[in-house]
This record gives sequence, structure tokens and C-alpha cells, in this order.
Amino acid sequence: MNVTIKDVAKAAGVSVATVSRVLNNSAAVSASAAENVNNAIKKLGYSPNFLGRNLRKCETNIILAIIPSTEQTFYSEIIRGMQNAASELGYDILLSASNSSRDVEMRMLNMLFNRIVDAAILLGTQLDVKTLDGLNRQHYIALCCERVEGAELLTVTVDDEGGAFDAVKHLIKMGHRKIGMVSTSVNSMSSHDREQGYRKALEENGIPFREDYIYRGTYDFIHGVKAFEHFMGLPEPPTALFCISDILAASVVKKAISEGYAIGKDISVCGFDNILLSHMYTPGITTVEQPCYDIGRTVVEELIHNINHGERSNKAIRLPYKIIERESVGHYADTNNK
Amino acid sequence: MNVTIKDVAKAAGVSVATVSRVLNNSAAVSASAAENVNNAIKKLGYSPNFLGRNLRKCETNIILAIIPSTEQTFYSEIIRGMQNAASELGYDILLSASNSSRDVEMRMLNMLFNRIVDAAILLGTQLDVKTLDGLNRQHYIALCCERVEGAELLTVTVDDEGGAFDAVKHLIKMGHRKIGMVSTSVNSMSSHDREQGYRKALEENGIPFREDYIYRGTYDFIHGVKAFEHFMGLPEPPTALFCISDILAASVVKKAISEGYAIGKDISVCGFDNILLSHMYTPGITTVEQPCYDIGRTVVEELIHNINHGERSNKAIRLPYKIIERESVGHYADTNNK
DNA sequence: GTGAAAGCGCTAACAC
DNA sequence: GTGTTAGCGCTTTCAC
Repeated sequence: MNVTIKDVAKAAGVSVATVSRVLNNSAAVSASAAENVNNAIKKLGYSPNFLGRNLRKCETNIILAIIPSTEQTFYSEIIRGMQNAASELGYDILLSASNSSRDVEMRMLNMLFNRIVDAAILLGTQLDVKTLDGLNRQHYIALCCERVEGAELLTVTVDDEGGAFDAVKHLIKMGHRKIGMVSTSVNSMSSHDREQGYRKALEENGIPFREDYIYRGTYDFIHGVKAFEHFMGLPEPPTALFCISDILAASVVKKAISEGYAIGKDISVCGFDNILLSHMYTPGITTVEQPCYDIGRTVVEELIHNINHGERSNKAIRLPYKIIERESVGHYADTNNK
Repeated sequence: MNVTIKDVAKAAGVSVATVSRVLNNSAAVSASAAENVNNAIKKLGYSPNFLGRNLRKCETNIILAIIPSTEQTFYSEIIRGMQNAASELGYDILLSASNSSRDVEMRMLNMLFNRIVDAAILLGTQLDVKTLDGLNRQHYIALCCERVEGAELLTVTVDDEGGAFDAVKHLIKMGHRKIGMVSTSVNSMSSHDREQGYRKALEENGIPFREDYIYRGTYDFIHGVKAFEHFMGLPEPPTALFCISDILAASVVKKAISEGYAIGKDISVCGFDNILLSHMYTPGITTVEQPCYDIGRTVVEELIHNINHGERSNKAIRLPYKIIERESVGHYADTNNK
């Protein structure tokens, strides 16, 4: 049933070598031979078996991107960037979801070990520095969106610290001095870096850091609600909240509204990521935009560069962010904290 | 640099056949030989090259799921269902995004033609009946979430018509008689089937169908806004809106709020899908839940069954929905359309 | 410009 | 229980 290069060769009256040549444009072939081959291919409905090709060439031209969760629309533009860059350079991007499980992540990485793919990009990882460095020694691999402290491998992220710094500075500029932060206790350097930015912005403006002004949960929606409850239970609640993600910001806003707060007046809320939700929400959520498309493009371009040059760069690339102002942040002058 | 089965055989002092046997548990091997092999594998850091294996076995145990867009969190649970079913049956799921482009979709399907994967699942497709039927004759392929009229291949969806029917019946039960529908003019049978359900519910309750009570745009967020403008510009605007997706419902709600409408009072809105957003939104959006996880499981189980039995079923499986009541739908008694 | 043939890494049939 | 070997479909060197 399966038609192979041999069948095509026979039908075209040439050798398999010639068929291979027209298939790959790898060497000059006479016009008539080429025509015969192409006709035979069409007639037989032949498509080459890449397992044979890939085995022979020791490459698949596929890059695997491992996503922690497909629940996050956030990855969407990153993936588009990856795909476009890859396609231009003759590669395909395949995706898989690790569900933030170390085991699943390793299982997916088997694709790399088994030579099913040429390289892997981890958008968030459960692996530790040592494992990562070990992988990087043997394979082409990169981190995207989430850096790992101490790991020496190609990493592309937004400038997390800078974004948080500017977001908090924006809140301060709007007159806020009591600024809380909704962060995570998850092992995540982006959380860490954003906390750093938050602290620096406070410091630079002479606002003392208060431990009770920082709430740490997970990325899960519910923790926006919990954070809000925590802050509003404080004797001196914040007038503005900087959240580590738009999902958490939306959750805070939802809870605040249901408690009768006027967003942008009684309480200001700033998110991070600029996912569609932050724009769709009522009110629109002020946030820090990540250059997702560029992040995706960049990591693929760098990775393929590494493959082509047999290099193993450990560049840590930080791309610029942008503050997007919407309605969820208002002037402190208007603020009348309940 | 690359260590192969030969190297392991040499290091273990056995033949490659024996190594293969312990690798695959394919035949009895003496305990001592097995131990030697395992030690050699560990010592050399060997992992099998699946290109060789797959070429030899003419199978890869990979199923490719082609998603129109990674922007839709809706697919998340479906994918989890697919992964779990696949994993139990010895397969892996790989994903790719077609961005709703026919060309990209075909490019991804090359993975199937090229034997990189054993089967493909299309979650929405740009291909026509003839192409699909042709593919189905040559390959293992299935449709998921979106059926194609007339196409004879394995298809798993929610009961779109039934879900819409019950959703609209729910609105009627809440006292509404003037019910608009936000649909799409996109070539999508789920839209079509949900329109059918809408019409049947009206009919069954003696409510005449009005062409101006149906708005057709795309799935894009902006069309909720446009739909709302359309309906409210009518001399006799609807008191309730049934939307084909939660995204569109959220968009309608956002626009309505910004125009000063009280949701669930001045206007009721029902969505479809039950994505996280419909729960996160303020107010919570009443919607039709799809059994996403089961949809994913089912399509993979059926597909692998087909592979294992060399069958090419054309089952059209419709899974049951569930109405989720939240705050965006209220009694007509309360309604005071502006 | 073309063909013969080796060989990529693996599995499995066969012989022992 | 184990080893030898053919061959999966392809690319590529080499000789012509």
C-alpha cells in the first residue's frame, strides 16, 4: 500500500538517486528526467517518508515547544512568533503541554532524546539548574518566558523587573503610596524579578516596604480573591494593587466589584502580560505588555542559529515591555478607600 | 558523539538483538544479560533513536492535534483529555496551531503524510468534504469539536443543537420572548447547529423567528460589541441574547455595561462553552458547558481503536452538555429594557 | 547528468 | 536464551 521512492523510480524509469535529487533539489537533473519523476510522484500519490530521510540526515527540522498549560492564552502570540521564525528558517514548531508536571515534562523531552525533534523550548519548567545544564550540554534547548536562576542556557524573557518597576512607578505617579503586590510563592523567577521591581520602585520613591503588603499564592484565579480579602482585612489597606498577572488582576477586580468597590476610584489594580482578558474586562485592566511575538521569534532564531553553528550559547535575552493604561488604575486624589 | 544500540551491545558484551529485547521487553533475556545491558545503557547515557525504530516499525505512536488557535483556552481541557487517553494507550499527543489557515493546516498535515505521526485530529478545519474524505481514505484522521457537513469520518462534538435548544428554552422559561442570537457567518457547523437549536426552541414555544434577531459576525471579541449595537438599535430590542460563545457573551456584557445596562435585569445574556472567563467575569455568565475532557478522551480512544483494528469508522459522536446558571441571565419580570 | 551501493539505527525473522 | 542478518525508506558518495 505504501508507495516508496523505489516505486517512483521504477515508474519514472530512473534510479532512486535521481528521484531523491528532484525531491530535494540537491543536484542538477535533466529536465526530462525531472518531468518523469514529477509525473510518477503525482500518479502514484507519493509523499516521502521522513522517517527514512530524518534517520539518514540525523535531523528532523522540528522544534518542540513545551508549554506548562494550554489554559494560558498568554502563550498564543509567543507561539505565533515561534512559528513564523521557524517557518522562515525551514523548521516546524510542534507543541506539547506539560501541565506543569515534572514527569510529563520529562516524558515530552524524550522526543528530544529520541531524536524525534531537533531542539526543545521550555516555556516554564519544573526542572532544576543541574538537570537543565546537563540537558543543555547534550541537546539544543532554550528557556522562554521563565528564566531559571543560575542555569546557563539560552533564555528569552521580557524584562520582568523593569516592567514591574515601571508599573509600580506608574501607580506612584498616580498618587498612590499604599501599594500592595499580588505575587506567587511558586518557584518562578518571573515572580521573583517582578517583586524586585516592585521593591525598587518603592525604595526609589522613599516608600518603606511592608511584608503585609505582599500576598503570595499561585497563578490560580482564586488567589486574586484571597489576596483581596487579605489586603482589605488589613488595618491600613492599600489603595493600589500590582498583580503579577492579568488573570490575578481580573480576579482581584471581580472580587472588589462584588464587595462594592469602585475600580480605579476606591481601589486601583494593575496587571501584567496584557492578555486579551485585560482588554475585554470591565473595566479594562491597566497592565504591562510583554512583547510576546518577539519573544517567540527571538528564541527560535537564536536556537536555530545555535543548531546551525553547533553552538551552545547561554545568552540571557531580556526584551522590552510597555505599560498599557486602561481604567483599572485611577488617581489617588479620587481614591476613597472603604 | 551519538551512542547507538551497537555501542551498548559492545559495552554489554551481547548482540544488538539482545539489547533490543531488553529495550522493548519483546522476548525473554537472561537476568545477567539484562543487567549488563542496563548497566551499559546507564554508563553510556544511551537513549534509543526512535527514527530507526519508527522507520522499522512503520509507526511512531504520536498523534497530532491541529488546533485552529492557541488563543482559545477552550481547547485546554480537551487536550488534557486527549493526553490522558493517549498516554494510557501508549501514544503521545503533539499539538500544532493552524491559525485557521488552510495552508498552515495542510503544512501541518504533512506530518501525517510524511509518517512523522500516526494520526491527526482536527479541532476545526478549513478543508472541504472532498479533501477530508480523501484524507480519511489514506490516513487515520478525526474531527473534534467541529463537524463538517457530509464528511464521512470519525467526529466527536458536543450536542450543539441540543445545547442551544436548552439554553434558549432556559431563557424562555425565565420569561423572555424577545430573544436575539449572536452567531457567526463563519463556515462552521457548530454555529449552524446552534442556530438550529435556537430556532427549534423558539418554534416549540410559539415564538416567531425574526431575521433581525440574529446577528452574524465572527468569533472575534469585537463582534459582541457590534451585535449589541445592532440589537439595541432595533425598534423592538431583544430582552435576552443567546451567544454562540462565551467570548462573544463577555463582549456583549462588557458593551452593555458600558452603555449603562444592568446585566440580568435590563438585558440577559447567555454564552456557550463554559470557559474559565465565563466564571471569572463580573457578572458570572450563564452558559452551556461542553464536556471538554470527555470530548478529548473519546476522540483519542476511538482513533486509536481505528488504528489498532485497521478500521476507518465514520462515527459521529455527540456528547451531552449542561446548562450552567450564573448571574447574566435574569427573570423577564425584572427586565426593564432601556 | 545518472546509477549503484553503502549505511543511518533499529526490529524481527530465523537459526542455533 | 542468544546472535546473525535482512531490510525499513531515504540520502549521498563515488564512479562513470
